[in-house]
Amino acid sequence: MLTQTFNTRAIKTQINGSKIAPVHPVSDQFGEIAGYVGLIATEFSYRKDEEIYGEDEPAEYVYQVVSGAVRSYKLLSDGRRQIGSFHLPGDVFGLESGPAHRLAAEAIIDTTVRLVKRSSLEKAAGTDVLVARKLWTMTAGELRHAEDHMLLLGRKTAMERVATFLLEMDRRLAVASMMALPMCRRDIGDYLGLTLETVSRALSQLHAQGILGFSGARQIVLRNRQRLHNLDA
Amino acid sequence: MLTQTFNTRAIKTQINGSKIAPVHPVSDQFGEIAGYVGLIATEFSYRKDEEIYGEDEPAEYVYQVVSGAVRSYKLLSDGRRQIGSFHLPGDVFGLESGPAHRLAAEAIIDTTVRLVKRSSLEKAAGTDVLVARKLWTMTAGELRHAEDHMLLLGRKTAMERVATFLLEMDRRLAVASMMALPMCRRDIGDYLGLTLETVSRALSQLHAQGILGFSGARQIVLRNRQRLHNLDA
DNA sequence: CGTCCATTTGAGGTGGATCAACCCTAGTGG
DNA sequence: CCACTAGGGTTGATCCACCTCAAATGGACG
Repeated sequence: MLTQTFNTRAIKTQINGSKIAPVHPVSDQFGEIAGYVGLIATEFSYRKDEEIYGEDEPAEYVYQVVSGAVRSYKLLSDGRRQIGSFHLPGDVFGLESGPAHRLAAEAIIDTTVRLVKRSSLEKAAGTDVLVARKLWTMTAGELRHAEDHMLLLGRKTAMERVATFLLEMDRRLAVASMMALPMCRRDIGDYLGLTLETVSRALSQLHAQGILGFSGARQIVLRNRQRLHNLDA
Repeated sequence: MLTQTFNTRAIKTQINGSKIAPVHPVSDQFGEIAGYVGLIATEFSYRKDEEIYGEDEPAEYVYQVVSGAVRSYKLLSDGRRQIGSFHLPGDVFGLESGPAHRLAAEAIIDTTVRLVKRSSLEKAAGTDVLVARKLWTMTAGELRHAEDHMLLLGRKTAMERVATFLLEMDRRLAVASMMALPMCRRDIGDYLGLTLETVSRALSQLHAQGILGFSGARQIVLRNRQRLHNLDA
C-alpha cells in the first residue's frame, strides 16, 4: 500500500480459446465472458503482499485468479482495515460497473492472474445481452456475499464468525477434507472484524474441543462440520 | 415476519408514460427501466411494520418507494437482526439477479411503492442492452453501499457509526437542512450493529456538543457537518 | 543452527451490551 | 380540553466479550 514493490514478473499473453469453446462452460466464470467473446487474456504474476490495484484507482482491468490468493479491502485513515473478500483460484475480481475500484486488492501469497480490459467487456456487453447478463450476475454474486458478511460483522459473536469463516473456506478450498489457508491470522481478523488474538483463541478452543485438527497453523482439517454449524448462528 | 397483517390497501394500476419520455431521465431510476421499456407499473401500499416480502421468498417483483420508507434485513435464528439498508422515496429495492430475495423487506411507516414484474424486466434486458446495463448498474450501486457498510460494521466505533449514519441520512432525506427520520432507535441500532441505547447515548452526546439539534426525537438538524465528518473515521 | 516472523497464550483494561428505571409525547377517550 | 395510556426514548449502573499489551513458543528458511 505504502511502498510499491516492483519485481520481475512472469508475463504471458495468449489468445483465449474462443473457437475451441464457443459455448460457456459453467465451471469457468472467465471462460463465460472472455472466452465467449473471444477476448485476449493476459497472464500476470504478483508477489506476496504486492498491490494489484488501489482503492479509487481507475478500473482498467478485470481479473481472475489462476493460482494464489488475493485480498480486497478498505482502509480507514488511521490504518484500520476491513477485508471485504478473499479471492481464490477461479474467482473473478476487480469487476466494476463504474469507473473506479471500490476496494484495493493485494496478493496474499505469490499469485498469478488472468486479466482482460474492462473496456473490452463493456464493448462486448453493449453488443451481446448474454455478456451483459453475465456481468450483472457476477456483481449480484458479490452483493450476496457482502449481504451475508454484513450480518456476520454486525451481529455474530467472535466464535460464530470464526465458525462461519471455517465453513466458507472449507467449501471453497478444501482438498481431501484438508484446507490450506493462504492468509495469516491478521488477515482473518480483518475479514471477520476481530483482532488476530481473538481469532487465534477461537481456533485454539475449537481444536481443544476436537472440532478441528491442525497440521501447522494454516493446515486445518474439520473433524466435525455439524458441531461447527451449530456454533454458527 | 411471523404473522402477516392483511389490511386494505390503495391499489392503482397505470400505464407508464413511455411515449411521453422515450429518453431516460437521470432523476428517476424506475423511469430509466420501466418507463423506457414501457412496462406497466402498479402502485401498492403497505402499513407500518407490514412485510413486503420475506427472506428467500421468490423474487417476483421489483419495487420503487413512492412515499414512506422500507427496511431490508436478515435475521439470525435467535432473532438478532441486521438491517442492510433503508429505502427512501425514489429508491429501487427488491431487485435480484437470482430467483429469490436475499433479505426480507418491511415498511417502516405507511408506505406506497410502485412495482413491476421481475420477469418483464428480465425480458426487456434480454432484448435491450441498455436495460441490461441499467440492471447491472443498480446492483453495483447496492454493492458499493454494502462494501462501505462492511467497513462501518467491522471497524468503526459507535460514535463513528452514528456520525456516518447521520451524514448518510442528511444527504438522502434532508429538506431545508432538517431531516425527519422515519425509523426508530432500534432500527438505527440494527442498521449500525449497535444497541438502541448506544445509539441514543451517541445522539445525546452529539446534542450536548452542539453538533446537532432535536425537534422531537426524530427531527434532527445538523448544526456542524464538518465536526461530524471529523468524528467519522 | 540461528534468525525472523507468525502464532499462541496470559493478564488486565474497556467500549459497548445488558438490565433497569424513568421520562417524554403522541394518541385516545372521557 | 384535559387526564390517561402506551410505546419510544433517555439515562444510570453494572457486566462481560473482546481488545490491548506483553511475553513465550513455534516453524520456515537461509
